[in-house]
Amino acid sequence: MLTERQLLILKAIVDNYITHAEPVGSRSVSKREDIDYSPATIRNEMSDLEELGFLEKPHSSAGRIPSHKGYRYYVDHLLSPKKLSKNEIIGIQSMFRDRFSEIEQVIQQSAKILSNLTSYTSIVLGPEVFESTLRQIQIVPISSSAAVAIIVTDTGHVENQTVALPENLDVNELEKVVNILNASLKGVPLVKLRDKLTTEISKVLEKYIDQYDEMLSLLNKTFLSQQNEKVFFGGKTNILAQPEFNDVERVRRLFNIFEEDELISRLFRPEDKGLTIKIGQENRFEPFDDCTVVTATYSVEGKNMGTISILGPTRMEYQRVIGILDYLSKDLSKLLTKRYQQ
Amino acid sequence: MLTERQLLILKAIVDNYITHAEPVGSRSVSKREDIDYSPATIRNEMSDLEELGFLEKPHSSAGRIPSHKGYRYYVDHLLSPKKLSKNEIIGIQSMFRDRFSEIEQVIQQSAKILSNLTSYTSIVLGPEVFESTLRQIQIVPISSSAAVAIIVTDTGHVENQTVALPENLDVNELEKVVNILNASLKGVPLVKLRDKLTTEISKVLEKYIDQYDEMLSLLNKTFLSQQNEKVFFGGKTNILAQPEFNDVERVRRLFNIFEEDELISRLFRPEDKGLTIKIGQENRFEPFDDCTVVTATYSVEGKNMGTISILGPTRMEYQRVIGILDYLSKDLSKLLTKRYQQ
DNA sequence: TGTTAGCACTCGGGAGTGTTGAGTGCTAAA
DNA sequence: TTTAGCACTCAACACTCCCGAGTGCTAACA
Repeated sequence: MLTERQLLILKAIVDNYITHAEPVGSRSVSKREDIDYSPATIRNEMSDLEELGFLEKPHSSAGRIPSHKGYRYYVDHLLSPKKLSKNEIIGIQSMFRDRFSEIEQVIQQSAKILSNLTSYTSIVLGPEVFESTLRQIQIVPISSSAAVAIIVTDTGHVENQTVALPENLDVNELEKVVNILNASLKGVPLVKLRDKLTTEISKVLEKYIDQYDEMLSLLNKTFLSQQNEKVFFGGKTNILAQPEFNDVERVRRLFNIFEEDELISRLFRPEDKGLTIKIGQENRFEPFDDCTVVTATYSVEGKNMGTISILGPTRMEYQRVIGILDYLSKDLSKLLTKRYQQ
Repeated sequence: MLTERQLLILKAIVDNYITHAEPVGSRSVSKREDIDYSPATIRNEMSDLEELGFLEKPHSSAGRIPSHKGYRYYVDHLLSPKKLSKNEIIGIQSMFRDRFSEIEQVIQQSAKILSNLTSYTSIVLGPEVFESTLRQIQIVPISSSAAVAIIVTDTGHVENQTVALPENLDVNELEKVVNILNASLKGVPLVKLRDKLTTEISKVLEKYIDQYDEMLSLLNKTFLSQQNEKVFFGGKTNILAQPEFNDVERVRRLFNIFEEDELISRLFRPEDKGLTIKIGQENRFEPFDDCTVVTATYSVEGKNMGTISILGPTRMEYQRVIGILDYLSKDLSKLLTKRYQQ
């Protein structure tokens, strides 16, 4: 168990390193107002803190920097929640001004606000597709042999895919198919569409539709669509301003990761609701070994909708980030609840 | 007018600099097989070429590098078109294997192929929206107060937008509106939708529809959608491998530009058909002052559809890039023509 | 016994210096 | 006209030196 004074010093060092990004020496700690021990005393404590694994030395004659364990302790025990400033609240509120912009736009906007306020990179995952259900399906021919299949979900999300039409298709037949689908699939979760198609629907179609085989393969194609939740970024390049990323090779690796939506949505999907903080190796993903990911979920009526996250260096302004993320996720939940319930 | 020998030397220097990214000295030029003059002779010619503005010296005791004028001359006069290698052709063909994937997927795929083959960054602009016309419009309610408006174009492109519904809306009314729209707007270019709405349609609606005002504002909202052509990237991070981009601040600026679709689509829209090469300041965009942009257009039946471009350093493998871009744009045109005509 | 002053020690980083080698430009000879 | 020869230039690199920020240890002090 750490002593009062050790806590004080640990907090001072982490605070200082977070703002200045440079190893913290005993002298600068002893100069702080809330601390009046001599540098020598501080040094002794620092040495102990290092032994306990909370601090590290980049090299023998430098100051100390927090270890991952140090950050973890700082986050878990030393952080007093901080109210948002007026500006921050105003910034967030402005997002809700345009009341009826598209839901995806709202989410995209959240990502932007988040990155602006924190000056890190934000990642927002849209509503998880596998939770949403079919509202309507539509097949619009665009030529004699191709059509666009459109799926609208209950969350207002639209997916579309170009599919080949069977030759000599009767347009009325197509209409019949669409009607059958809409009658029997409304409210079915997207992930179950293919099941339903092969079990129930195919029988009905067989009965009423001429070009049964072709139709079935067409529909199979339609329901195959990716079904990934959407990934929105805010301030992709913000993180480059951090001295930790002053190396093009690192930037390259990071941005390669950014390109892979699937990887991103796996990495940033949280295990549970609420706010989680993953520091360094806790991410279990080597390229993020000295990054911190803070994730919050947003939800509608207790149903998890998606997540909003911040990606930054382990040397992150935890207090601000947590405050903002917490506030924003709740506000977003409120806003979406309003939307969906109406 | 340059002498035979000067041409030979200029070409040698540009070739060499393109592959090695280092200033070229007289000795290394004289060692080439196709050149047998002594370094001293070469030096004299190089000095002349510098005076003429085709070459530059980074500093007094370094070799020469091509100036923008040098590249321009090289591209215009010294480049022999080169056939694609088998691998390259196979790579491109593989793109067409999945015959009925979405058209946007094909275009996205082109971008990827392009960047893979060239190891630069590729930018592909989708079909220009203002050329496409309305195929069908659909308004799907997702709650009592919100709906998704969906517009399908003749090119198979789908746009959607969430809109607010008037209170106490009669669903039948909505259906009537949609029917009217579909009957009278099919084939109208997207850019003219709003015009048509205020001129012709509004009168019809006024006659048949109860909640006229609310409906009109709803439709206005629907037709307001961005109408930008889509921007696809391939190998965004490829360009970071170029030594020219070994500076995080530069990378930051570049990627900030990448984020702005509108800027990108303005920058990469060509003035005319065919292949254009913009070297350095010819781009008239300061951040691209030492980049080259090679752009080709693809089209269907002579109608310009979009563009495919390569962004790389001025020190670019022009020959390869031109060959690939030329081939790919033609193949893409062919493919799309097939699609649209069916 | 906890705290602090004093001091020797460490080490990264910046400034200064010398050397190397690739390259140039000029001159004079072939 | 071409080329060999030579003096000159300059970036890059290695080397040294020194400074200063910081540490750890010890001994003295409250």
